[in-house]
Amino acid sequence: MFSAFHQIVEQFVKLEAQEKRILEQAFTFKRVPKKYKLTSKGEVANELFFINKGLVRLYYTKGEDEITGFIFKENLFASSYDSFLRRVPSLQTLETLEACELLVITYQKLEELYVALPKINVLTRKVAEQRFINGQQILSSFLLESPEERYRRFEVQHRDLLQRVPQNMIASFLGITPVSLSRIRKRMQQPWSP
Amino acid sequence: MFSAFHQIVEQFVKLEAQEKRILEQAFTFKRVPKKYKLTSKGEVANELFFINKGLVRLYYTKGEDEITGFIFKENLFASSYDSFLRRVPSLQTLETLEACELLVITYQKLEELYVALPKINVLTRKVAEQRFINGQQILSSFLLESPEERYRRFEVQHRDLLQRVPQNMIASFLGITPVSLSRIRKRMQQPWSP
DNA sequence: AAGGATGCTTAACAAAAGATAAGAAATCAA
DNA sequence: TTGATTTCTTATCTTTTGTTAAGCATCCTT
Repeated sequence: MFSAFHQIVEQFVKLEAQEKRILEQAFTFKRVPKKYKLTSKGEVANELFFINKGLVRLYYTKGEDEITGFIFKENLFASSYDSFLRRVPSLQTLETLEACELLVITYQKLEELYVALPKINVLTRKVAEQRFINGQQILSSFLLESPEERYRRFEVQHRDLLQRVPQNMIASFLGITPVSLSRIRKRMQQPWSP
Repeated sequence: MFSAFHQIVEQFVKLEAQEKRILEQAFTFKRVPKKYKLTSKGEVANELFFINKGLVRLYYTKGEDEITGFIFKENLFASSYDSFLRRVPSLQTLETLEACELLVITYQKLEELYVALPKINVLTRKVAEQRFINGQQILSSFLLESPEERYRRFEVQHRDLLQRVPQNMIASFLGITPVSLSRIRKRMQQPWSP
């Protein structure tokens, strides 16, 4: 149940068996169905999730529309991180796209963990750095690439998600409308000159 | 020389006078002219900068063009953070827009600091979190807002930079061309119906 | 002060994306 | 299975942005 978790954590910080136990005990295991809201817009995110199995989508709500901000897959830490860290109402919603198996830690438990196991500062620092770097890459793709190029990149980097996530969610993640993505895909199928 | 620095650091972590001295000694003071490259594309960023005075621009190079990724002002930690953290050649260039007064720490000194003063993990974790949250806000503005709306937001959030930064750099930071930004500004001056 | 570079605006045209709507296809649930 | 959603595609029209080029203004350097 914690094997993948420890494997990921190990990349960031080395822990003794004893320390691993303390870490484990701060988390709880949770199974949730598809379309389950882990964090809702307007509420303070009180939990941080490690995804053992399944997919989680982070999205913004703009009027009627849902705009996908990120898709978390297995072995990632998912959260409305801004809300979780700053203790402010979330602008984002976190919702499962598939039935999920999760390891969950509350904000309070994490604070206790910092005291009991200061090494965890290193872990969370590196997780924060990872997420920063990741966000950086996405941001730079908005600055440097066209929607079509962003979609091509998505195809190679997340081929698996193409099968598991509806296209309209991918479209909004790329900053375009579903209609526009459909056109781009068509354009790409026909690589001859006009 | 370190007064603003300590004030900022204090927001993140409380330090004893003794610890502050250790922290100070890890940094060096540096004055650099306008247009000075702090980090160049293709090189591993070896330094992290705290800006006492001046402006620093981070940009990507795409063919002939420079695309602004961020503008750092006083009291911020500036760096090609991705390169600095991962020890890989930078995709970004860090260049002053004005003559600057900086506090500089090298990667190695920082590593030593982690050992000498483990609390610094808390500091850098919080700085990483800050930058993540900041990047998150910028990214969400690309997903949720039009170029015009992004410019309006920039106007209110960084009114000071409008005076200090050329418009073409602001344009690329907003993900549009200088021509397009010029049109948007014109549109905004004339808020009557066509 | 002169000359050159840099930055800003404007115009004209091309290319792409948004909005809306309609229909086909796939998925889901009773 | 059937009926109802949801999802994807396609078409049309509008709006916006990109591209290129030209003209000014401003700033900087010599």
